[in-house]
Amino acid sequence: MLDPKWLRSEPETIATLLKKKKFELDVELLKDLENARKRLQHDTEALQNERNTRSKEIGKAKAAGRDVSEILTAVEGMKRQLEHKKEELFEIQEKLKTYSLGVPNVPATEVPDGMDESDNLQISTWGRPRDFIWEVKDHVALGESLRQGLDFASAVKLTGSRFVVMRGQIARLHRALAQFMLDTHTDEHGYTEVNVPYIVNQDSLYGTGQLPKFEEDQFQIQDKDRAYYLIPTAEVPVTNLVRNEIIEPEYLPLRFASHTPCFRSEAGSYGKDTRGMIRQHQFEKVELVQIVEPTTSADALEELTQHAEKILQKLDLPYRKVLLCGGDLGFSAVKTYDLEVWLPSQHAYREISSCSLFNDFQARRMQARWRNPASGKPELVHTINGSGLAVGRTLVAVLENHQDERGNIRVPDCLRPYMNGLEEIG
RNA sequence: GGAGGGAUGGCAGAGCGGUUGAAUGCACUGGUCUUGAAAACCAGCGAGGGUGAAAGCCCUCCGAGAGUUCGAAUCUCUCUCCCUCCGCCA
Repeated sequence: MLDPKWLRSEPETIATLLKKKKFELDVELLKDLENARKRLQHDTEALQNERNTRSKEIGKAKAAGRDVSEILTAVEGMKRQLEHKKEELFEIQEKLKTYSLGVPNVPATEVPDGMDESDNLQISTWGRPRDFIWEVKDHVALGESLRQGLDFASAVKLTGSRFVVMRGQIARLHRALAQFMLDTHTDEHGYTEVNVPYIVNQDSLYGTGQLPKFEEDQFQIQDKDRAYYLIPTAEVPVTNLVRNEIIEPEYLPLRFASHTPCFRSEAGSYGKDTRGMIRQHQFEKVELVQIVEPTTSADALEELTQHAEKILQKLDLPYRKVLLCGGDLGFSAVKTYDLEVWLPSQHAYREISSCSLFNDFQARRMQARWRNPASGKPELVHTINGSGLAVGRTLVAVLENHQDERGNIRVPDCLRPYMNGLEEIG
């Protein structure tokens, strides 16, 4: 959520800024609602003040043993009037809130203009795609050719499309990847490992911005009296750890790394990436989350992105870093770097990590604050998160990039300790 | 699943339906005292919102949500969470 004070004082400025994100801010509606709100709130509070004063008078008069019937009749009429005003005010406030919750965060100034991913700005590349002198196999061919490997058919039987069963050394490689990522971030990058619920309530999803706008992307648990959801990313439970908290400055920055499954309905992506495990309803991810003081957040995004890059480098996977353009930027984000890994079978870079800065947008929704020593007051923190990395897609990248002519897979050095020293899968 | 008990400020813990946003203690901050510290004493010390240049003023909040009332931390209802005992279970 944007700062309501800012939204009400400079709606035109914000409207201009949001054009970069292809969002049309309804300035007129906002102004009308705001005017009504101001008037109603003033009236309501004045009325409440008067009622409070009168009620206290009654108390005093009774204590003094005086007759109160006269004041009583005077105050009685106010009750109905107050109720009416309150209702009106509540209605307007709900409208304002509903609208505000649907307004995206404003992009950073350095975010490039553009409509979609084709307008994203390449920042850097790392590594060089191998020159394959034979016809490369994609991860599906590689995984299915193994006696114990990727098994999509079984997953369809068990559940449906967009799921996978992994067996044998592939399952182990997948586990190794997650372990390796988690160990690197905790041992080398200073993150604290957290293990969190994979099911969250609505408040948590409102806090990080998935609700109310992206309800259809979530898996909701069927339960007659509980509105629970499967997490679409660890960002939700991990970031919400600080919801409704006031954090003392000595605890900042908070750095969390969490390995969880992620569940996404993928509504609206029919026919997209239907082959293989690029786009699944369930996948695993190691997520990095930082809760920081506002002045340090821009640097923290750079650092966090480098932490994610480190994983790709250790795995010897060629990738590039892009800065998302306004049109491709997510609802809550101010700025996002995507890391895209090279997939030889597609002869293209594909997203494997997304690292975003939210400034106080999520913090405001969550009421996540820190005590600023300069003011002594609670102020909103800034939040940052990024994949470090998506485990399923990393598996795909390892299989495809480290294959040999016979369809065997070289195990990257950094994973061997997790694989009992195994050098090759095949 | 069954039977009880509870939820108040950073923590502990009072609170008759009427100047209670809330006693008291601890913690914390500032001051006095002291060579310095401790102790003692004095003072301050919750959050959200509105308005205002600011000081200030006003509204709301005692787990959440409804209700009764001129007036609710205090009364009623619903829900959530926590604790104890029994049962079941990884």
